[in-house]
Amino acid sequence: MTSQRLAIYRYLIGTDSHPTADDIYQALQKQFPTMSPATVYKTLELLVDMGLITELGFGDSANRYDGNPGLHLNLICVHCNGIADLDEPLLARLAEQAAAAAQFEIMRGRHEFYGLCASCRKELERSASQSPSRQTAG
Amino acid sequence: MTSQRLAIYRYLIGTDSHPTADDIYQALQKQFPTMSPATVYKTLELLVDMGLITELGFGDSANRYDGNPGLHLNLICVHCNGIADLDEPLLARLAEQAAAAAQFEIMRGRHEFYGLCASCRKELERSASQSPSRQTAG
DNA sequence: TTGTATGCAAATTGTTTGCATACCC
DNA sequence: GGGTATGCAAACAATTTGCATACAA
Repeated sequence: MTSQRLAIYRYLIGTDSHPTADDIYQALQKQFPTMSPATVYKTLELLVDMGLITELGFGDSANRYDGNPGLHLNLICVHCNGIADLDEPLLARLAEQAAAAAQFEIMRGRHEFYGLCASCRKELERSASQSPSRQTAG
Repeated sequence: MTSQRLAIYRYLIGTDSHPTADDIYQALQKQFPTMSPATVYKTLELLVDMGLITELGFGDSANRYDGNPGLHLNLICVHCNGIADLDEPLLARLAEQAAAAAQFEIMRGRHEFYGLCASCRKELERSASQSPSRQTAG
């Protein structure tokens, strides 16, 4: 266990921003100016394998990482790209039922809803009322 | 709407194998020998945007696509990499609760459990009993 | 001292882009 | 006939790899 690994892990559990590997790399530049991206990637893989963190993969961009390894929902805003965690008791029951129904042995899960967060929703409503693009024009 | 697009869409809704873009490209080689990977990617993006298919993104390998656009679980076997769909009524309730709890407007979701499918589980149990790696060796 | 994590840079892979031609409507 | 999807190949970006050195135990 090295100080780089510890720092990466600490950074992840200390933030709720769900950073990308590069975000982490950037953030730790001050602390470890010589640290390479490869180290970040290797460490993240290690932590995922150990079950200490969760990987949130997106097809079209960089992976993001979640310091919370437990079963929870991720609410991902398609407008601001923010990710909020939400603990939802129903998830545990969902896991039970799925395991029973399919004889599946669950090791971990990933649960994401994509949509609009509260603040983006408000923002969009506001701008929509300011410029009503195509009301049945007169 | 072109025949390539139709073929890609048809292939996706006609299979439960959750193929990668390249799988689709390979599978349609006989039908469209001149089709390029770019066409597959462009079409998949289009279909995702239209809400007709779902993208299952993985950080460490190629994205896979799901012809089933509805709310359902994906049970992903970490041993054979198989993906099974599972309709689970609880998911709808989960979505409602999450939306209410976080004032979040859900557009779509992605729900994955990682673990061992039934057949891999049996297979592993069998091989484990054949070579009991480290029983209290007495 | 011994094993292993680091850091570097190049390689790999999945995916996207720009543009001319062919095709659908 | 007009617009647009296709196909090609090059560009791109995220991630992984190999290997010598530095570090932790």
